[in-house]
Amino acid sequence: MCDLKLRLYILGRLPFFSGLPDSKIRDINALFSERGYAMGEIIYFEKSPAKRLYAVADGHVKLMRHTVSGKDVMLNVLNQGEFFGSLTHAQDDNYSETAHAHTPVCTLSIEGNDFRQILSRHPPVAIKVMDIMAHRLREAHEMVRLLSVSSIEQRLAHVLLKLGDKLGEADDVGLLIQLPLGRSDLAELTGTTTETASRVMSQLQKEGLIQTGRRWVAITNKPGLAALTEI
Amino acid sequence: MCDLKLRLYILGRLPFFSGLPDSKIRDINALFSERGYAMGEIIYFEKSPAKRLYAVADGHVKLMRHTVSGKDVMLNVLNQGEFFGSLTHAQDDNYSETAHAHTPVCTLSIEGNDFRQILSRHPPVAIKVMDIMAHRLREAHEMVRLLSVSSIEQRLAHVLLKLGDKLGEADDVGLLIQLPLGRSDLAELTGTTTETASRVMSQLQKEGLIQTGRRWVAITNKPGLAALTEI
DNA sequence: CGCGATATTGACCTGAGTCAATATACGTGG
DNA sequence: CCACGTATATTGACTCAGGTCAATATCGCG
Repeated sequence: MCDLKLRLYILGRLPFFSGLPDSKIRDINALFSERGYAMGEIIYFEKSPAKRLYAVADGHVKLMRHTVSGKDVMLNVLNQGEFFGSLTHAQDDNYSETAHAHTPVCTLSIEGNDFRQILSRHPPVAIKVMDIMAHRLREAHEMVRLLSVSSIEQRLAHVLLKLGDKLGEADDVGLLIQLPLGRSDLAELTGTTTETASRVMSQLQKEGLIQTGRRWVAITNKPGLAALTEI
Repeated sequence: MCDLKLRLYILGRLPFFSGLPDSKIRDINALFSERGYAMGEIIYFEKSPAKRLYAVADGHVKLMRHTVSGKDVMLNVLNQGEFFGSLTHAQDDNYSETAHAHTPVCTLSIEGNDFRQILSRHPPVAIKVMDIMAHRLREAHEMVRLLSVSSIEQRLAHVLLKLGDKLGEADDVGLLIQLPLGRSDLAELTGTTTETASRVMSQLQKEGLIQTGRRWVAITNKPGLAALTEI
């Protein structure tokens, strides 16, 4: 599924390895193994023992938390080049979320202990990892604030803008989000129901801020959407 | 406010320095400067340039996010020995939250660059920091899930249990949370209003799960509270 | 003891959840 | 290439948790 060229490309672009010499990356490459997943397949389950660190070589991975009542929450959608899974490997740790192949996915993954060794040997790598975690922590805190104080319309606007920045490509209809994104996905991302997500999306479309259809969304008025998020 | 003995004690117990030899900690100590804050004083503002890493030497610090509408969100309450502020110091970064002295507070703080140097020289320290960040990220994700799917009663139960674990001391009335905690604090922690927080707290008290009064809370039936959080 | 900050309580209102019926896009196979 | 069937999306009517506004009660400090 991924050939050697893609592997080296992906690994070299992983934010924490960027800056390492090619030869090092080749060494590190040997520690990674690759695997493909069909759409909808589960990469790992919440609460199973956290053993590996993954990188998305191709496709999109969503990180979910489940509840017994069946209302799932999507914490993040990851794009090519992003990583997930066990960064920390404090032995007996378990994954705190479920990783789901949202599209067909190819991953590269490394044993937690091996990754720790890399960290010990390359302090700049460790610092990069910290920076990324700090960034993710900020995003999570931002989401906490949003969920605490804003309306669903505001949350949706925020999520769409984030996704637009991350996965948007200019298109004749607007900034098209390159990810199949249904109403239920939007609901899981904003802590609401598919019905409410649908209503609000229709509203946003009526206001000319977005264009949307079956499992796709495009942003047509970014400043307008951004204005909604000002709480 | 903090004498040398306390400083060394606090620094030595900071999770990321634990394990370093005493002599090293003395060196590191020289890089830290101390400062006291009156109750309610602000340690740093959200969006101001993030220059320093802080540790709580004494008192309690709350990390807040503000909104223009005035509805604030409390992201965390920090106890003696916990750290906050700029871990990452990617130069032009700004603080993503406001740090508030919830009680009289004494902090030890270090210049971001100096901390980075320590990280580079001591890989195990960097790995410890990563572990802590991973833990905080989990907590934030857990809060996202709670805010997305649970009732206010469930969120309150969860927050109280967390605080009980972190700051609880056995007492004749129950597990007393060692932190002045008013209804508005609880509201900011759970994304609701003081009125609703008040109603739910009364309810929990009526059910015999907690005891509460003016700015204090004790848990009297921990399993009972825990049962509420199962979503 | 009296005052101000904190907490409670009530009445009312609204955003969003729920349940249910209907409409529409898209992939598939004939 | 079209028609069908299914997954997805929309829309409506109703309900309710929790927000809002406002009045009252209470704690604990000076």
